[in-house]
This record gives sequence, structure tokens and C-alpha cells, in this order.
Amino acid sequence: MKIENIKATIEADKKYKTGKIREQNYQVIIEAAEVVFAKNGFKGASMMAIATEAGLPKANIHYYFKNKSLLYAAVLERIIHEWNSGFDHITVEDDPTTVLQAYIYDKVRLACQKPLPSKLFASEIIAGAPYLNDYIRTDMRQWLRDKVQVLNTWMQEGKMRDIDAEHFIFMIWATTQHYADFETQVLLITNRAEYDDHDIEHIARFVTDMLLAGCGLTANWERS
Amino acid sequence: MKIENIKATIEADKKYKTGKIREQNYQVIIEAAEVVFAKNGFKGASMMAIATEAGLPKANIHYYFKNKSLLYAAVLERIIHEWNSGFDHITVEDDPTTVLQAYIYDKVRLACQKPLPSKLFASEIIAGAPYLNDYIRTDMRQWLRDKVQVLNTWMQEGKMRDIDAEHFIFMIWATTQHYADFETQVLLITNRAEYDDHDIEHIARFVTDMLLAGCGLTANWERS
DNA sequence: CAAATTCCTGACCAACTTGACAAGTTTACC
DNA sequence: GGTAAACTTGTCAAGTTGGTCAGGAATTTG
Repeated sequence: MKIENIKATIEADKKYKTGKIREQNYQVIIEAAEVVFAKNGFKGASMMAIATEAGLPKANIHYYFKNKSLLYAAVLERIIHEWNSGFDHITVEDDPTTVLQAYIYDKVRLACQKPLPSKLFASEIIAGAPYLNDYIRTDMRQWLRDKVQVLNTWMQEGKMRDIDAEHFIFMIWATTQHYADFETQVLLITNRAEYDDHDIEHIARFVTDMLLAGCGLTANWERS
Repeated sequence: MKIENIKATIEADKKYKTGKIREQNYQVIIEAAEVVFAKNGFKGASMMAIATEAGLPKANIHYYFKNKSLLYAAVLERIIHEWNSGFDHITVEDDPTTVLQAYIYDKVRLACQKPLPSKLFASEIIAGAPYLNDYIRTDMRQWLRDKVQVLNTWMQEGKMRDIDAEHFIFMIWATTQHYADFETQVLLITNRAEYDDHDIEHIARFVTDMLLAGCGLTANWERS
């Protein structure tokens, strides 16, 4: 099943049903699904496993989501919505250092604190993005274009080193999401059970410093 | 099934059987398995899919590999062996710029040219590294420690900017492997069918330049 | 060339998968 | 308080899964 328009599909499924229980169980199921899908990918996840994770009988999951694909789409849609809400408001007038620093810093923190959405997204991409194909080619591509244009303007104005803006953004994604997607590896190799607040602060500053240095900027940590 | 020692497990399975056909089919099956496992992870991959990919009847796969876990272990073992052969020989006497430049540059190229092993490795880590847990905690951790020590020495000698060596290596992994693991996303968003030679060269130089700049070094591209 | 070993594979199985339904229970609303 | 809608759940059919096995084909060995 290919999904051309995730939002439409989800909305159509919700119909005109309302109710607190529905809203609540929706959340419980989607969160459980996020865990299971993130761990095993779409194919590797079973509805039974999701039901168990959610603490509900399997048939109940099917009451809220007709099938596995629709549930998967709902989970992806939620993640994308969550991500987009943050870093959409960069303009040419802004100061590169301030904006980039905030963006990178926040993204590292988010990756460490909520690694699951990133892991699920990674699974989807590794599998060949069967569900997010269209989203990437349209919305995501446009988003990237906008940011690239802003960055290029900054470079022309001499506000930052002249680099490939597109791949610079890829690099931001790579380095920040790494701490979510490869959480297991980082923790195992550094002999930690989980990221603590100190780790997160340290990592966030390191990544921000490095990336800014790469484009000739210096992070400003005054206002802690 | 937990695998304490992958190598031993594989070798024990091979026993004293020999034969050209065996050797050849081993390769065919493992390569097919790499493709399927990389796409869908361990759980998501089916023996039937691997058999089809290999162009062999399913029962034949089971003739060479008793079960799915053993096949998976064999694939992982092959990848790890392949990776370790490259970048083991950094010493304090070397020049940071030369060594780091070569390491990063080669790793980007490898990621673009052979993304599959990297994808499979990523799947395994995202799933929680059930099979590579021990490998990461022992061999990989020791490897990292060695490199960190070399880097720290270089920093003390003022040969490069004073940064967190451990996370710098994580950053190299993140940025290089990104072009393998997120190949689909990069290609879709940049509207390409595949990486061509020009792309790979461009990306490799960009990533190398940025990372070196981050630790106060400048890449030397004289000898092209 | 014959015997022993290695290799191949179609048929089969038990366990698990998704998706579905119908019958029962709870909740919301008038 | 009654009734209609929303919700729950045990169970089931159809299909897929990893894995087995017997017996035949191919290949090596003596």
C-alpha cells in the first residue's frame, strides 16, 4: 500500500468519531507502535507486539487502526509533525551564529532525550523510504531549498564561510541524529547506561562548536 | 540466541567440510542475505526473500546455514572483518592532517560506493545491537580507546585544536556513514538516481574539509 | 567405474502473522 | 433511565514464517 497523502489518509480514517477514550487510546497505541516499529522496522514489527507494548488486546488495536500500514502512517505523520514544528523560522535577517547554534544545540538535545522518533525515521529511510518517498521529494526538499537559500545569502554577505549549504545541513542531520539512532553504540562503547544531563550538555556543546567552527563561526555560550 | 563469539560459531558450523561449490555458494548466499537484511533488519528479513535474492531454493539456504541467526551472524562477521582491515594503523608519529584526511576521505567514498554493509550495521544498532553487543563492548571500545589516545597526544603536542577526541570520532562515523545509511533520503532530496563519481568526490572533499576545519586543520588536496 | 561423499530440492510441518467479526460491555447523551 | 453509540475482546480463517527431511542428483575419491 502506497500512501500519497498521509494526512488525508489519517484524517479520513478518523472520520467524525470523537471521544476522550478514543483520543487517549490513540496516543497509547501510537506511542507503543513507535517503540516497536523503531526497534524492528515495519516488516519486523507485529501487531501483537504493539498490542502487548500498549497493554491492550490485539483486536483493540485493529479497532482504532484498520491495518498495520495505516498505523505506521499515523506514527510517521506524528513524528514529522513534531519535527517540523521547531525549526521553520529562519530568515535572511537573522544572525547565522545565533540561529545555527540554537538549531544544532536543540537538535542534539532532542536526539538524546527522545531518540525513538529518530530511530523509526532512520529505519524507514534504510528500508528505502517506501512510505516517505513522496514526503521527501516534496515537502522535505522544499524545506531544504529554503534553508539553503538563506545560508547562501549569508555566505554572499560574508557572514559565514563559503561552503556547500546543502551538505552542511546533511551534516547537521547526520551528527545530531547519530546520538539518537546509534544511541546503543554510543552508550555501549562509552560504558554508560543512558545519557545523563551532563553528557547531553557536553555533547550538545561539542557538536555545536565543531559544526560552527566548520563554517567559520564561533558559538556563544554566554547566556547559559 | 546470543552469540558470544561470532567467529567461533561460524567456524564450528563450517566444520571440516570443503569444496569449491560450497565456498562459492557461501558467498552468493551471504551477499544476498546482506541485501535483504540491510533493507528490513533481522526480523523483517525472511529466508524466502533471501533465497529469491540469491536465486536458490529456500531449502538450499538451510543446507548451508542451519538457521537464520547463524546466517545473520555470518553476514555481520564478514562486514566487521571487511571494515577492520582498513584504518588500524594510526600512530603518534603520523601527521594528523594526512592521516585524518585519508581516513575521512576513504570512509566517505566507501559509504557512497558500498552502502549496504553500513545500512545493515545501522539496522543492527537501531534494533539495540542484540548480536553485536559484546563486539562493541570489547573490540570496538578498545579500538576507539587507542585512537583517542593518539588524538589526545597530537592535541597535547599542539598539532591540532583541543577537542573531545571520542566524540570527534563519533562525528566522523556519523557524517561518513550518513551517506550510506541515508542514501535514499540524500538521493531523493537532491533528485538523483545514484551517486556519480563527481558527487562522491564533491561529498568526500566537503566532509573532509569541514571535519578538519572543526579541529583546526586544513586539508591538502595537492596530490589529486 | 564404483563407492562414498557432498550437494540439491520439493514436500511438509508447526508456529506465527494479519486482519476480520460477532457478541458482549461500557460510555455518552437526551 | 433508557437507548444509541463507542468501545472491548475471544476467537477464527487465510496466509506466511523458519525449519525439517527423505530421497535423488552431482561430484569427488579410491
